[in-house]
Amino acid sequence: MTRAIALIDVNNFYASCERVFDPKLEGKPVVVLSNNDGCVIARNKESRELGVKMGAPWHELKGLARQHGIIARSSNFALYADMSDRVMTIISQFAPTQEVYSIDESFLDLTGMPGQHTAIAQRMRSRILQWTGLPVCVGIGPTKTLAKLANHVAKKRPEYAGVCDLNQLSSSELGALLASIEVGEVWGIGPRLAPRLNHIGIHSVQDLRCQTPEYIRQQFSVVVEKTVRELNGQACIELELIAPNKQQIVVSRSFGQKVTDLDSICQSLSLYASRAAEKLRKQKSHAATITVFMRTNPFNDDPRYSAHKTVALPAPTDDTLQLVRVAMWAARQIYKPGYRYHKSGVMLGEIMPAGGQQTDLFGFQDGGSKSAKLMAALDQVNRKMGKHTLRVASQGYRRPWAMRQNNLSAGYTTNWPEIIICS
DNA sequence: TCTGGGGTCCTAGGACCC
DNA sequence: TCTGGGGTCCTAGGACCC
Repeated sequence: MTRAIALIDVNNFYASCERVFDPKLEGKPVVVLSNNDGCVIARNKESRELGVKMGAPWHELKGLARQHGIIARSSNFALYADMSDRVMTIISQFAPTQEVYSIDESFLDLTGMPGQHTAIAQRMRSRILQWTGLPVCVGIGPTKTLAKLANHVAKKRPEYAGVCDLNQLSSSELGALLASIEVGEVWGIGPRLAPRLNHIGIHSVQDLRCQTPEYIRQQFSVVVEKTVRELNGQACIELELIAPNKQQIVVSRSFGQKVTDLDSICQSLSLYASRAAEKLRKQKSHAATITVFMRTNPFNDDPRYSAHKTVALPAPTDDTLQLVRVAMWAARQIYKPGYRYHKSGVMLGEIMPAGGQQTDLFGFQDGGSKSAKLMAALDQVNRKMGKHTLRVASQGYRRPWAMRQNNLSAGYTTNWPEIIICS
């Protein structure tokens, strides 16, 4: 039996979330900005039509924005994550085998599900729209790569009414459709590979699909070879039903204003190390290394400086206090006065499951059970009372370096005082 | 003045070993 | 004349994704 993998993707996810809670945005051009309100990370249809590009710096768009009344929102990731959970839960009701691929995309295995797949997909669309207010498109194909491509078609071509099932097409119809799509649209073919493919005469998806896997492997890599096989219906990328644990955890931000003093950098790193430790505990892991970095702005004419330091921890840990202490020690090693710093960050590496690993030779219990209890209490309080209720003092209180979010929407679903109550 | 943040996989090349 | 060869591990960098 032909496999039927569906890819469900929310249209303009961040911008759509903003619109759900603020109907005034309906029909107006809307963009969502990155941290520090730096650049555009999401646009709705109206702003796309005005020529706003993904990743465009916001300050360069001020004129266009004034002229056309573009509405900008700071990114509100707590809101988007909550809306994502709701969408994913609804999708999971339609088939037992689901992979949550990203914050706004999910694969679902429809193979063998009774009924017409396009009809199932349409029911899914209307239920998600009715229950969350978010529009989605659905692509269906025998492999993940083809499902992604089908989703692209469903989004771009109105005649498909939001659902494209490649399994319903005859071989010649499929060939004609794929011949009309540029090769760069394929999942896994990015801005570097596309020109190289064009250079050897491969322009459309169909052109790539007709190559032999061996030739493509020899010219490129196994990754592109797998893409060719997937385009031919041979599954090389399996559904991942359980999200694997992260092998690396990064927390980094640009500062809201230029920072020159070590104290501010240490405060920021204390906060980031705390966040990283939380993420680590959430997946029940310990890290054996921590890397700290700081750098100046590479885009302006400021004197440049960029440094990082990796420290091997005496024993793998998930303890906030210990990670913060090491991060701040490392920061003091690499900090140089006289620079205007732009960004700092913390990375945790050599991540392994908690429990079972060796403790350091001299640490014996290394305060292990005491630390575990303290961290559990910390997480519990913050879960119940709000994110930053309990935190280490070295994060500072005033935080002039913190990111700018001048157009932040409310925590409509995640913050009690801001929750909307229908009467 | 103003240009995000967080991930994965693969490959090539060097070090080192026998 | 002729100066081994193969395996493993690690790291940096490149490519991609959202």
